[in-house]
Amino acid sequence: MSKGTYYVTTPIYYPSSKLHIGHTYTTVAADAIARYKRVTGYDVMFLTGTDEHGQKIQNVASEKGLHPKAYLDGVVDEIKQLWETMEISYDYFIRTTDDDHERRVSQIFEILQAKGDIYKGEYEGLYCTPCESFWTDSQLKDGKCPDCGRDVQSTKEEAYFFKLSNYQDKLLELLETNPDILEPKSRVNEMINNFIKPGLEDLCISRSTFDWGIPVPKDEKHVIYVWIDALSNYITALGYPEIKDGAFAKYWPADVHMVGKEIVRFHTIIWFALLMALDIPVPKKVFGHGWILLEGGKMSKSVGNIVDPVVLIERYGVDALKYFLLREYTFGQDGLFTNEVLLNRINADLANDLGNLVSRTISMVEKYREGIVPPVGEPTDYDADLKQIAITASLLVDKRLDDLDFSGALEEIWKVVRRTNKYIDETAPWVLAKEEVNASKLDTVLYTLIESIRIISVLIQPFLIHTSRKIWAQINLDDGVATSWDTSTLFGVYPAGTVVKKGEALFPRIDIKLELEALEALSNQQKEATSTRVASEVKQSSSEEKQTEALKPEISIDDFAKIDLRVARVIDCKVHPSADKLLILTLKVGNEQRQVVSGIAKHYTPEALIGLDVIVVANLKPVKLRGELSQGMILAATSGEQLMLLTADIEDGSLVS
RNA sequence: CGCGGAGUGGAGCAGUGGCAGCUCGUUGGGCUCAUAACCCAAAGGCCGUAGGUUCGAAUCCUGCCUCCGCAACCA
Repeated sequence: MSKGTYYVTTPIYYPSSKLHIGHTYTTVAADAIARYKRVTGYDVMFLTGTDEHGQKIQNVASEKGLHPKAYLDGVVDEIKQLWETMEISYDYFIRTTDDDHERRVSQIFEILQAKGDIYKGEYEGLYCTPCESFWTDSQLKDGKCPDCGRDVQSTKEEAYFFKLSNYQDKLLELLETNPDILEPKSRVNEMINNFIKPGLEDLCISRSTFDWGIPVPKDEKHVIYVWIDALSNYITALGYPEIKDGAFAKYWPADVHMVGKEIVRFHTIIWFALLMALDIPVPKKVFGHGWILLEGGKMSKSVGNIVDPVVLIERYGVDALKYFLLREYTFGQDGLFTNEVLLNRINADLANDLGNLVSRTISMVEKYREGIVPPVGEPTDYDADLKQIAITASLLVDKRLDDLDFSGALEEIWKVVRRTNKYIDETAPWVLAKEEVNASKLDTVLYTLIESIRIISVLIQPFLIHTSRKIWAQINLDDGVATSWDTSTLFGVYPAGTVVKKGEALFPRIDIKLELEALEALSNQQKEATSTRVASEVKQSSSEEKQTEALKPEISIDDFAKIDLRVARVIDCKVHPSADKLLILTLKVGNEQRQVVSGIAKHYTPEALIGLDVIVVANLKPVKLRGELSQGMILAATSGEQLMLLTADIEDGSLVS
């Protein structure tokens, strides 16, 4: 008696380094909705996996002296282990190196080719031969390869392109007529105004500079690049295009692709266009959730401020982490992560409200009724209100989850938790226990409490399955009839006469002060162990040593002699009319004047510069920066956010060596 | 005029037309079943700003200010 199907996906993660809490966030959310749909009677397909091709994987593996596949097998095991620890209930884990996937991707490529949506053209870019990498202008560092610092060459290579531009109008129409397809809504505007309306360019979908990928059919010196390889996992996992009448027919189109906001663009524009080209329906919804931010910046692999989910689980348990992630943040928006926020949330909601409620209730049943839950007796003045709130909660949860409002759903459940705590104070069972005449009322109170806890345990099972089971063990319920979702709207399901037994605290209360200190110590240890560079804007850390930048490759005196350094006097300076980081300086170098553009607007005002004698690289090839000519470069020392120009109190035009 | 997001009590946030709400924190009180937990009460906000629409605006419209992403950009 299924209500229908429900297909939910996470992105497939790129295992070039450890997963961080952001990946966990997406996956936990997807798991919650999958579990919820299952308990409410849907036939659910929940897909996650890994995106395993590409240059970077090849590099990381070879650094470790491993074949990519050998490296990947290890990392994927770790990821699966993490999901198992977190009780992530995925139905299928796809790897883009799976034979099935690789074969199906080739087939998809051929379908698109046959339809005329793929053509062979030339890809133009800046190429670094030793690194075998293409870079765009903006990726270059000082005009050199950002990885190795060597020269790059402008190179053309043969490549395959997807006619993305053909789908511009259809995409625009789709988003304008079905704004619900992408949430939060603000993203719809962003996609339309930022990307679609300015015009879509055809997409390069192959590479020939590395070979760790799926070969292009009948042209094996090219491999299929990430777009088709990775995005199509959502349908190859269902058998497409080989088996169209099986899982694919059953589950596609997906009900929701859960993605981080940074990849919304790929999932709406590129993915939708590919699906249109294949003549299959687009998913019903893409939800771009916000980021969990750390103080001072976004969470990313490159910044080095990864919060390790494994550590958090070890210390506080899986359910505490899951609860925190889902409850603390509004799903579509960014939120701030700090240890203190985490610990407060765990203590307040889990230890104090829920854990303590279960603990105090079972204690009373043991103390007053030898552990046997009595049948309902004489009513009290407070039963009706609690009952009403408890049995209607699931409706409110349903409503919130329809909008993927996890935080709101948990809040509805916690209203029941708090109401139940209040009921204890109202009825004061310890007073009733003193007078034998109140025995019947006390029975009612105890039963009502246990039954409310049962309902709560049923409601939290999509989110905190572990805690549900722990509660069921303590109130002695077999996972079955009295724990099904439907019974959350019924009061009186719990069988009277059952013996309950107090167990360990569900969530031990954390001493926040001590724990914060412990976490800080731990984080310092990790920093030292990995010798990551210290975040640049550390203010208070005179004691903390900063990591010095690594030295560049050695050069000869002849190399150095090629650089013509001169003292120059700043005789005029103004802000760049169309760039907020740039200043335009007019310099006097001996009897010559020249204009130099410099990216120091954040550190110096134009007035402060006029009259200074700075050092300029005088024989640097002139370029235009945002429309202004720059004939040289002035020298400055930087440390983190600090920047100071080098000056010399000597006549302009003087040679520096 | 590049695109987008945000500005709500001490902190973090919810709230898209109808008396301004939640959690934490603070202050006072209650209770002793419980994980020093729980319950009650109070203080604390001209909802960034100026105008407009409306019977009615935190919510819709316009201008402005501030902050943050993305893009651009640091020769």
